[in-house]
Parts: sequence; C-alpha cells; structure tokens
Amino acid sequence: MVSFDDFVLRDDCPIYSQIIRYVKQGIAAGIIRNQEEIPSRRALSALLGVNPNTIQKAYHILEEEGVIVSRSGAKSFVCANGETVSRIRMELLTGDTELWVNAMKRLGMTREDALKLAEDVWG
Amino acid sequence: MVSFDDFVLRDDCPIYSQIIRYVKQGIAAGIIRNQEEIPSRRALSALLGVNPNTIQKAYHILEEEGVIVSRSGAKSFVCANGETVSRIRMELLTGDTELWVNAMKRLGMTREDALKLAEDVWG
Amino acid sequence: MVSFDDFVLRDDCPIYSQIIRYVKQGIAAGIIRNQEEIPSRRALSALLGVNPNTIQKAYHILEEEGVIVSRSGAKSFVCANGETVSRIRMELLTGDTELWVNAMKRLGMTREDALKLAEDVWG
Amino acid sequence: MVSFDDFVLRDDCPIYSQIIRYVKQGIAAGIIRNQEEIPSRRALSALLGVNPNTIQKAYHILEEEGVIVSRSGAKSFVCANGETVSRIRMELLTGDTELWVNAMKRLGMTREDALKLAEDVWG
DNA sequence: GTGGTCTAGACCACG
DNA sequence: GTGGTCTAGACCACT
Repeated sequence: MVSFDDFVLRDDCPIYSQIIRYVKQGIAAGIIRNQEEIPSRRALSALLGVNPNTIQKAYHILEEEGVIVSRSGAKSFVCANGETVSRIRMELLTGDTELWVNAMKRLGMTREDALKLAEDVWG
Repeated sequence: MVSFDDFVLRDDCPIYSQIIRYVKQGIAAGIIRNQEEIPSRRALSALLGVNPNTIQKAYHILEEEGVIVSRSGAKSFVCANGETVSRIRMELLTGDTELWVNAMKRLGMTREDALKLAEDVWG
Repeated sequence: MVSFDDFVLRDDCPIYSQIIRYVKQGIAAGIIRNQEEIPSRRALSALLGVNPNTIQKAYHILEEEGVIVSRSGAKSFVCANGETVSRIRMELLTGDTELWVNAMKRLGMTREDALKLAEDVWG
Repeated sequence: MVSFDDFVLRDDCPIYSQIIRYVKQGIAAGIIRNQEEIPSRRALSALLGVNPNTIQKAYHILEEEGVIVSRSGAKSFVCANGETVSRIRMELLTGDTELWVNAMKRLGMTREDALKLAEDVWG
C-alpha cells in the first residue's frame, strides 16, 4: 500500500496538483512500485484532511497520464511501465532543479554559495 | 525602475502569487532597492501579458504586507528597510532550498548526485 | 409473478428511481395486482443487469411509500388497495401527459401536429 | 436575450440536464435564435435558485455539442446552424413522444384513450 | 467498503 | 461585470 507519511500540504499550489506530484515522485524514486495499491479516496481524504473529491481529481489525472488504474467498486493500483517511470523521473529531476537554480540566481546567489546552502540544508 | 525581464509564468500557482514572489525575490536580492519605483499596473500588464486586475491584486497584497507603498497617482514604491529585506531574503533562501532538497530526497537522490545535478543545471 | 420484460433504462434519472416508476406503472395498469409477489432482489438484478443494492434501494422506498411489503425471507408483495391504485394511476397519467404536452408546446408544435406525431409513433 | 420564464425545475433528473434540454427545446422551436445572448451564469443561477456551477456545467456541455459559444470574460451566445437545429428538433420530438407513448402503453391505455387524454390536457 | 457524479460556494483571471 | 477552476459534501451504482 502506497504510504503518504511524509506528505506535507503547502499553500499556494492546488492540492490535487501536490498529490499528483507526490505520487509521481514516489514512483520515480522506486518507493512506489508497479501494481501497488494506493489508498482509497476516503482513506487518503481522512489522512490529509481534504475533501474526497480533491483526491478523486488527482487520481483521475494520474489515470489519464497512465500512471494508475481505477475501476469502479474496486481498489486502484499503480500501473507504470519502466519507460513511464524513467520519463517521470527525468521530468521531476530537471524541473525541480531548474526551479531552484533560477530562484537562487534571482536572489543574487553565486553558484558556490547556493551549493553550500543546499549542503547545509541537506543536513 | 525595477525590471521584470526574466520573469516567466511557470507553475500552476496563481499568477498574482507568482508576481508577489518575483517582486520579493528582487527586493531580497537588492535588485529592487528601497524607495525605488515599480512599474505601473498598466506597464507591467503589457510586459507580462497579464490582465491589469491581476497585477493590481499582487500590488495590493504587497502593500498590505508593507513591502510597497502607493503614493499619488498610480506610482508605487518599494518600502522595505534593511531588516525587512534580510528577513524576506532568509525566508526565500531557506524555503526554496528546503523545497528542492526535499524533492531530491524524495526522488531517492544522494546529496552528491543532487549537488552534481544542480551544478550541471546552473551552467 | 410480476414481469419486467419491457423495462429499459432510458434517461439520466437514477436507476432506482426508474425501477420505482416502472413498478408503479405496472400497479397502476393492473398488470401487477394486489398481494402479487414481485421478483426477488437477486432475480431482478440478473434480469435488468443492475446491481442488487440498487434493486434493494428501489424496493425499500416502495415499502416506505406503502406500495409493497416484505414478508418472511426475501419475498416482497404488492400491497395497494383500489384507492391507492387509482391515485397512483391518475398521478402517472396526468403527470406524464403534461410533461409531453409541455414539451410539444415548447417545441412550437400545434395540438394537431403533436397528436399526429403521437399517432405515428404509437404504431 | 434568451428567456427562462416558463422553465420549471423537476425532481428526479439532474438539474444541468434539464437546463440543457430547455435550451435545446427553445432553439429547436425557433424561440431562441442564432447569435442570441444567453443569461450569464450568475444571472441564471439567481433566477433558477441553483448554484452557478450547475449552470456552468450545462453551458459547457451545450458548448461541446456546438450549440453555444463561450469566451472567458465575455458573454455567451447561441451558435447553432440550421443543420444542428434540425437535428436537435428531430431528436427532441421523437424522443419525448416515444417516452410518452411507452408510458401510456405501460399504463394500459389504448391509443384512442391516450390521445383523448392528451387533447384534454392540452386545453 | 470501492470509484463516479451532482450540487454548492469561493476564488482566479479576463474584458 | 464575464467565464473558468478548486475545494467541498452528499448521493449513486458497483464488488
């Protein structure tokens, strides 16, 4: 069963989008494996404190992207082949890093200072 | 006059929220200085291709947060003393970096691989 | 035993609601007589290709409305005296006809054209 | 401006579906003409006492069916060519009449009695 | 129990 | 003002 233990809800982006991202990260990292069951709408809704419909929307988009499969009345499962996993991983790695690099540049940081800061934060 | 040259609309966060963030980054970096004029609603609207109302909303929130002030006419000025600038800068630096570090960890990256990736992306 | 031969799922109303309506029509027409047994949930479920829970819901509402009674075991019986049958029949006749007449009027049909069309459709 | 004067909300079918139907009837009857403006989401919402989102859903489906056009920030207009109007009219005429005829048959009415009843109800 | 849909209210971006 | 989207709660149908 896919776990949402270290999921944290942030403010400014849509909730369903954050859930999609979290699931994709897990799949890309191999934490979430193929054919693994994901929490039901109600279960995750209760866990995260958001409306079941928001979960439903996230799952629906993940299904359209070919990452999970859902059947009415049955549980939902992760269904992502190796190619999809690689693509997602690459998208997330470069996308996130570009975002951070651009933010650091905009803040006037040198590459060295930024990398040093990242090292410190990593712990 | 403050420049918005390298501003791009990226993620699915609200546009006004991205503008607020961009202005704060500029202030935190010292690119936008105290008492400096920021573009009028209409000018920035044309530059970013965004509706003037959306710019207006961003400026209004910045004003409520005490980061800018609107004087006579449509002109607005940055109003942030050294302490405020430092606080904003620290919030943005640690916030953004934590976001990136957490994403990399979640993706199963080692610290070394992540830093190497960042170096590559930095260019 | 009551027959559900010519029942078809048509519109976008809830299925249980269509079943209720169908049963009432049968009673109103005298096809389904008082004290007559109606199909078990499971039998009707198989016949209509509808989930037993949905049949159950329809029967439950019919029972609350005093149109059927469930006795020992899973058997249910029609329980409608002459007065009730007359009332239901009148409601359905006028209700359905008003719906159709209003639709025809809204579509700009004359009374003669509408009746002619109905004759043709009747076959 | 398209009027919703004689619109009545019924119970068992989805509200958005009833609105779609009403608009289509008006177009099919020529009451609602091409290029005519339809009430805004908020206006119709207030008039019918339903949520703006429900109106939105109805309008969205009508747009997908090529019956109206909407543009963000601007008003919405009917946009149905002659062929579309003819198709809609035919669908509604036969569909509604078949529904009524089947209901009458199920209620054990003869063709003559049913037509007589319809004449009476027509007034 | 499961997923899917309908209705609702508030917010976002645009003209 | 306009239409579009996000979140929410209740209900429907199915395993």
